[in-house]
This record gives sequence, structure tokens and C-alpha cells, in this order.
Amino acid sequence: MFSSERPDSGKQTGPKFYCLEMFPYPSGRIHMGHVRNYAIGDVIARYKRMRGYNVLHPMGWDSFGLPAENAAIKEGVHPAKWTHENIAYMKKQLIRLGLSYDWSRELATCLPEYYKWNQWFFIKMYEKGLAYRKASFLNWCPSCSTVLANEQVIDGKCWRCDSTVIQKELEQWFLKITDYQQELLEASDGLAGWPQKVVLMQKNWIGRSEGLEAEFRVDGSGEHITVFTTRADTLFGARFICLAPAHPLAEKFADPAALEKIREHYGKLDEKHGLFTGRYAVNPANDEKIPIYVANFVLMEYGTGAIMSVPAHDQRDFEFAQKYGMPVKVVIRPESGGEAPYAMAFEEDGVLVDSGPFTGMKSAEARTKISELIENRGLGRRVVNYRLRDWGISRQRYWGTPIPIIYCERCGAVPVPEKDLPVVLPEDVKFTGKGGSPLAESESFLNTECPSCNGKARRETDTMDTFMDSSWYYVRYCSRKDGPALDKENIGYYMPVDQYVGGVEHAVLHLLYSRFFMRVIRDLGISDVSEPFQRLLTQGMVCMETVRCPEHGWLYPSEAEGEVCAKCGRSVERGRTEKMSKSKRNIVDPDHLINTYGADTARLFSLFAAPPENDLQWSEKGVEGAHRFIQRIWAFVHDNMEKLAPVKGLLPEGRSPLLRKTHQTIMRVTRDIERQYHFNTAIAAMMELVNMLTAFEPSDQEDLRQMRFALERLLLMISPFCPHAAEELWETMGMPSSIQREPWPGYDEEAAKEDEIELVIQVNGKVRTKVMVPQGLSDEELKERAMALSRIQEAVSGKQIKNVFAVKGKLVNIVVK
RNA sequence: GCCGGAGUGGCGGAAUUGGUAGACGCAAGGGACUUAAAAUCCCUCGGGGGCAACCCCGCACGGGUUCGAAUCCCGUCUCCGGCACCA
Repeated sequence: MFSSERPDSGKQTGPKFYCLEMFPYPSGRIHMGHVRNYAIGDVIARYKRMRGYNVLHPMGWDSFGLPAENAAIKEGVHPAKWTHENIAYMKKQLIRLGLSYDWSRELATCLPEYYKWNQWFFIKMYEKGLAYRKASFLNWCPSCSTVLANEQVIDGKCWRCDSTVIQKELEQWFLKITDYQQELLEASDGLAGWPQKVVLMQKNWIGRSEGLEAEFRVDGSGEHITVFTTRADTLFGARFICLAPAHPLAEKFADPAALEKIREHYGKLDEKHGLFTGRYAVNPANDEKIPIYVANFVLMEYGTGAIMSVPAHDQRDFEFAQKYGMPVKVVIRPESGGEAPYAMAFEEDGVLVDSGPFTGMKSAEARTKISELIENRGLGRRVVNYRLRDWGISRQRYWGTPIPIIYCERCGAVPVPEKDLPVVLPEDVKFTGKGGSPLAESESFLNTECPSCNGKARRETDTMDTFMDSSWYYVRYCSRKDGPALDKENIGYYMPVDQYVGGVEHAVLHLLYSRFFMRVIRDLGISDVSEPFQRLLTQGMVCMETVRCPEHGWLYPSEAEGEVCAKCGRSVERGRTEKMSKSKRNIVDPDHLINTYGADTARLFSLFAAPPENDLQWSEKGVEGAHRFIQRIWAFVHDNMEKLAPVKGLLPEGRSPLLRKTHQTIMRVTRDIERQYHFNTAIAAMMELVNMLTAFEPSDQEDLRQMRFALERLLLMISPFCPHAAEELWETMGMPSSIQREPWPGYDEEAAKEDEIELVIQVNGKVRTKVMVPQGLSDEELKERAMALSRIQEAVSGKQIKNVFAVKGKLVNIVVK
């Protein structure tokens, strides 16, 4: 009855508005987090449509990834079958919710017609030197038997399965996001439409720091070690040098067996382990000789893979020095005088001591001066370092985009020619969950010819990180699915996304990769846009109380009857309110909710219970309240239709509280939506109008006209929130065409003005009384009226009036002594 | 540890730029309708005092600025989020 489909007109005229919600992983069914996310996006899309924008509002499926493969391993279903069944079901759910998507642009990243373009981008990046292969130590999840990006390691554990991550050396493909780090960082400040906390997280993730690279000559050898430090002011306090276990000189200087031991502790947050190499290095500032160690806590991936250790002023070095009984030399003292603490490193800036010609200088100045000294000696240079690393995209998995590379004995790694794309995933693969890449077992896939010499060759068997899929899908949507994937004109018209809505959990991963990809797309000449997402709204989590039975563990809401467990009758323990999750069983199934209350209620509650960026606490009672509100409007329309039908098309003429309230409500709702999408207060305003409407008793034709006017505006305003009810009631009221085609109602600021205002009178800043006065009195008149009141006379009698303030025509404050 | 953010009734939350604290909803209590229940409707609803008109106290806590502070400043506490051997 209410088709949510908005077929695309194909026209690219008028101002566009691209409204996008993060596409879901097709896990099986949607959850309340999706409902909330998509309800927010849909209100925005519908509102903007009513405001006359040509709205692009697409939806698709982030459909590559581990769960499909795990299902294949567990249940023997092919990932493709599992995925497509899930998509079919979830699409039905989204349609039931009345989300106004243009399904003609639907995409699924697991389809060859989509991932072909992942491969195409990969090859373009390979050609530009932005994709490269290298061996490196990587985070490896033994349980998933795959590589994880740094972002996918949480507290040393795998983000998916929680296994402890280990370090393993592998050949991997990388994308050179670091080529764009400076631009990404600088452009961060321009992201005015983003939550500042997300911008900050990105900046911290990129992690720019300025410092000095200094060369320490290795005594008795032609070698030298370059270290990076942000604290050149502590150079005179360097007591030893530490190399990362993977540093080339570590291998050269250290005993192999002992070095292996150190390597075992690399990348782990445990105790510090060190190994003396027997060599000494020469401090470039004062020619002091200090010992060279290999240490497990020094990162190869950051800076130069070697550090100068200043135990007096760096806690890590301090701990290391303590353990190995090494000397501590203080070179910075607190500026305030006083002694630096002895039991730990003093890491703050201060005044230099014991630092040759720099003694007495402040840290900031000394950093510059000592850096200059090193530069002048030709033993170093000031540099900028970033925390950000290149993006490793290789995954030893089946259900992902094959990396389009062919390995030939003669020609090496050769990209698959564009005309041969896509490299399609083979079907003849067994899912055992053991070993490395499943693709390596498919003979038909593995064996191929070299594109350049036609000799025998084999294919790359790794697939791409799925973040690759989601880094550009918003660009794909710009063109219909039956059209070209990367149409410059379409992209030029729709990009950038005007409003992006999704979870804050993607603050660094997906959003940073997308910003990188957009720039690559720009540099390929496909778009002029650099920033993909103009405005970003990160909605909060959907939370619910947890319930636990001492016997049966976590309980579903339906398993707790009052305070006892439905299974065993023991009294249950009501835990804290947490994000809805299957493991804690504190979930509400959207299907059940829609069956019981309808899609409009599900939407309305999600939007009313909290502002979008806050966490939302689920409450069954609150849902009932939302439902009741819709029912009240429903009943009101039906109860009054007979009276209202004859006044159709007649606009009210007079002034009245109801008419005023109607204009005020339109004003408030418009403002609340425009300003930060405060749907909760917009809905509250509409509730107030309904309260007034239901209390209204019309006595003549004019009253009926006003009633009808108010009701029509109400339905228009609520239609983006509750499209089904609004549409049906619109029809009930005898309107000829769909409410979806109506424009957003306007308001008359004059008509919204109150005739009288409530004047607040304070004495010494405390409210003493309130009185109704006509609108528009001058400050002087207001003061006079206030002073004339007997209450005020009493309050100020016998006291000296020091001053009287009048504020914005609505408040008077009398200051007495 | 470092960097952010937030603390308002029993609860979710309101309160443009400092100017009526608690909109709206939920829960609770009382009442109407009903044989009864549900549904619906009406009233009360931050705390304390007073028969009352009214008064006092209240936005985590302690100070400050101001005629006036939930809002600005300083300090303290608590909670949440991000990063975490990044040299």
C-alpha cells in the first residue's frame, strides 16, 4: 500500500542532496541499531525532499567478510548463498520500515560487477606506486588465520574473535595512505560538519610529531645509527641506544639466538627485555660513547627503528635502565626550581643542566638550538614523523575481492590487464577453516598465464580487506546499477555526500580510508571532490538493561517475568544498561516490534527517546508512549472527519491560540530539524500541538477551518517520521494525492507571535512574580509596570533601589540594597 | 598514563547568544467512565516549611566573575569514549 520505493527520475536538475547511511553487513537480520541509523537518515531524506531537493538516498550491502565464510565452515553453506539469502530477508525488513531508498541503485560488494572496480582501483594504484608489496611483521590472528590491521587489534586481541594476536612475518600488499597523511591531517580542520571528537580521533590517529633525526656513529665500524627524538633538549642525557629487534644492525651486531629471544617479546605489552650488542655509539652532540642494545619495546614501524634512551626523562627508558642497572643522567630540571622526582622519569619541559653550552636554557629553546647544532655538524636533520602506517590489505581469506596480481617466474608480479577484469572468485573451494588462503587450493584459479610473457604463472591467492569495498561505495551509488560504475558526470553532480549517518565505531577506520580513497579518485581525474562527506552524524548506541539468572545466565527480555526467571523461578538480577548484543541477550527484535506496534512506532520511538548522537535507552513503556501518540492523532482524524470534510480548501482568517500554536510548531519543528537534527524536540513540539488540538472545542466555521489547517500541517510535519500513518490519514482527510509529494509547510512569523507575554519580575535576580503584559512595550514601560505591582512594592519597601534591568522585553530585574 | 566528552526530578530528556530550571514523554499517585478489567479521559507530580497568599533549598561537589550562572572561569570528584611502549 505504501511503496517506499522512490524510483530515480534520472533528472539531475535543481539542488541535489545526497543523504547516505552506512550500509549494513548482511548478517541475517537487521537489529535496532540499524533501525535507529536508518530512521535518522530517512527523516533527513524525506525532509529534504519536501524542501525541494533532488535527493539521492541509496542503500546497499557490505557483503564480503568473515561471517559468511564462518557459516560456510560451520554449516557447509556457500558464502554466496548464505549472503544472498540474508540480503533478501534484510531488504524486506528495510522495506517494511518504510525507508525511502532508491533501490535502482542498490549494490552488493560481493558481486563481480562491484568488486571488479576494487581490482581496477588496485591496479591504478599499483601503476601510480600507491600499491606495493613488502614483507613485514604483521598482526596475525591464529584463530581466524589471517592478518589484521592495527585498527583491528584491540588490546592485543582480535576485534572479531578476541584471540590473542601474534606477530608473524609475511609478504603483504599495502596501499600508500601515508602519501596523503599530510593532506589528510591538514584537511581535518576543514571538516566543519563533522563531530569534533571524530576529527580529533583522526588527527591523533595520523599522529604528526616534529623532531630531530640524529646520527650516532658506531664506534669501530663504518656504520651509523639514526634515531628519532622529539626531545632534542635531552640529547646530553642519552645513556644508551636501543634498536628494534628487526633493525638491520640488530641482526648484524647481536647473537642470533639471543636476538630471537628478544623478538619473541616484541610487540607485547609485557616486561622490557634488552640485549647488549657489545658495541658503542657516539653521541653527535658531545662525542660521548654509549652502549648499543636491542630492546623488545622499540618499534620498527615508527621513526627509524632505533631510539636514544634518556632514562632520566623518559619513563620507558627509565624502567629499562632500572632493570639492567644502567646509569641515569639528569639534564632537565623543573622550571619552578625544586628537585625532579627520583623514583621515576621527569618527562616535562624544564631548564637544562649538565648539557654543555646549553645548560641553563629552557627546553623549547634548547630543542631548536641543539637541533641546529646537529644539523650544522651534518649529523642529523629536523624531520616530521607520523604515527599512521600504510594500509595492509591482504587477507588470507576466500570471501573477499581477489587481488588482481599474477606471479610469473620470469616477470615477477604482474598486474592483471584491465580487459581481463574482474578476476572472479572460483566456486570450487572447500571451507575447512584451516591453513592459509582458501584460494590457493583452487587449481583452476591458481594456475594461469603471465599476461606479459604468456609463460606459466600463478595468481595471488590473498583477497582484499573489506574496508576496501566500503571506501568508495558512495561513489558507485552516484550512477544507477545498470549504468557505468564511475560516470564522471554523475559523480560530479551528486558528490560529495551532504549528510552521512552512521556509528561512531567507524571514526578512524572506514572514514579515514574513505577520505584517502576519495583523494585517489580525485587524482585519477574522476572527480574534483577531496572530502567525501560534507556532514557527518554519528548516532549513539541502542542500549538496554541486562537481566541475569543465577542458574541460566543472561536472559532475553521475554525470559524474565517480573523479578523472576521464567525457566526456574529464581529471582533475577537486573544489571547495567548496555549496548544491545546477542551475547548479553538484551535485545529487541525489530520484526517483533513492527508486528506489535508497526513501523511508524519503531521509527518514532527511535527518534524521540534521545537526540541522535546520544546513546538511546530502550524502553518498552517508551515504545508504548510513542504508539499512543500516533493512535491519538489517528483517532482524532477519524473522530472529526465528518465535521472537517466540508471546510476542505478553506484557509483560516482570524487569529487564535490554536492558529498561533500551529505556526509556532512549524517554526520549532523546522528549526529543530535544520539545527543539528534534534528530532526529539521536534516531536515534543508536535505532541504539544496535538495536546492543544485534542482539547480544542470548535464552535463555528472559522474554528473548523483552523482545526483543519492545524491538522493538515501536523500531518505534513509528521510525515517524514511516520510516513505510513501520515499517508493514510492524508487520504482519510480527502486529499487527492500522496503526502510524499507535498512541500514542507511554511510558517508566518507574524501569526506565530503572542499578543501578550508573561513578564518575569526579579528582585536581586530572584523571581518574585510574573504578570501578563501586552507584546512590544518599551523597556521603560516594562520597568514602570513592574514597579507598580504591589508584590514588588512589598518586596522592595524600605530598601534602596540601586538599579533596574529590563531584558529582551520579557524580564525585569530590580537590584536593591 | 595521555587526549577528548559528560554529570539536570524516580527515569529518558528540555532550557538559541548568561535572563522564568524541569518543555515533551515514561513511571508513580488520585479521580471519571465500566458489573469488572483493558483502553480512553481529567487532576497531582524536584525537596522542605506554612491553614493560606507565600517562603526557603535545589542543575555532581567547593570556590569565583556578574544585577543575574545549568550555561562563563578556577579547583575537586565520578562516569563514558579514544589512544596507549609512537621515543
